[in-house]
Amino acid sequence: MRPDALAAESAALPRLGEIGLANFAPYLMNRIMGRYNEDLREELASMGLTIPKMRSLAVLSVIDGLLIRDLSVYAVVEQSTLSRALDQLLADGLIRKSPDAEDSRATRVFITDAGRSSFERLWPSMAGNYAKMFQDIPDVERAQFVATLQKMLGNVRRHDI
Amino acid sequence: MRPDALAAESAALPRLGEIGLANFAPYLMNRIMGRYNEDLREELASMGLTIPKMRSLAVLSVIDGLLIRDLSVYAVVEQSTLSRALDQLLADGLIRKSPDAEDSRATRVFITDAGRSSFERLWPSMAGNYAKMFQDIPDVERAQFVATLQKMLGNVRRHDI
DNA sequence: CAAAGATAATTGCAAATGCATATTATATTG
DNA sequence: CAATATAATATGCATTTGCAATTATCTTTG
Repeated sequence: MRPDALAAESAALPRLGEIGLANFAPYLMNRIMGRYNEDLREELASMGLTIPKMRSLAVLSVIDGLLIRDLSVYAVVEQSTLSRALDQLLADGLIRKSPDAEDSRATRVFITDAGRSSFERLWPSMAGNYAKMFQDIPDVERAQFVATLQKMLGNVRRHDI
Repeated sequence: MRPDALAAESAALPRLGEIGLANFAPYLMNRIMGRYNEDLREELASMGLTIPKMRSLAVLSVIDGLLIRDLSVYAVVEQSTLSRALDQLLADGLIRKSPDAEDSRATRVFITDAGRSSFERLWPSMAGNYAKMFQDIPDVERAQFVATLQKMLGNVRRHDI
């Protein structure tokens, strides 16, 4: 046996099979969010929206006037994908763009009234999925869960956003 | 004001802005998993893998010989996308397929030795991201977090898998 | 303060995705 | 038990995605 193989062995990294899929948090989170997003997609399609477009509206409904680069972080949508999603939202009159006063390379994005009402029509369905997800989970447990998520985001994020 | 408008108002559905992005669990989960998957993608690309291919290998490394339909649920990959991901894994010798004995429409998928060692080469990187994600989060809190995730999966899943 | 390096956003292009449908086989039912 | 419905997988095709390159602007540095 080669020395480095021995080293690797003694590092004792548990295998996925040992942890078990059902105990591996990233797996569970992907499963849950996969279902959540899929359930949403059906509703979105009927409104001419996609996940990137919905996420943009959702974020802007809370924090309006973001720079595109920051929106990309908040909405978890890759820059070029977002650029095209915004083109469509603009064409549909759901957002407007405005050059940044400080930096003429940058663009700020604002949600329009039509954009807000579009998101408001969608929200009950999103809230419904959210409620279903946390069905029978007590408030204290939810709060603890969210607190852990916030720590996790702090651990993985690259931007200070 | 129309009666149904009044009804909707009295339902008192909190808005996303009231909950706040930073307290909205689906948002946080998408942010965290978006980063996790993106971090992984770089590593995957260098090994000629994609997320669907990696997920297939990950699941098969734990539960071998699944039917394609079940693998699709476990791996959270849409059926036609999975079909093509498996084509590639097969071409690369990382899995093999075998017709099901009971049902001649169905196919079972098995991971090969090459597939296992491919996943094993990837695992340290996945485990590293996992560790980083839970950095400074005590074991009890992790365990509680996973327990909540398991309840949530029970709430949202459509299959009994 | 000019040159080189970084950054914001868009766009070309090849690859990936997912819906709808095709194909083959099994289950159900009148 | 023929006819019909349902199920498992694959594939055609239009759309979406994301990397890389581009354009325009800002920042840093010798």
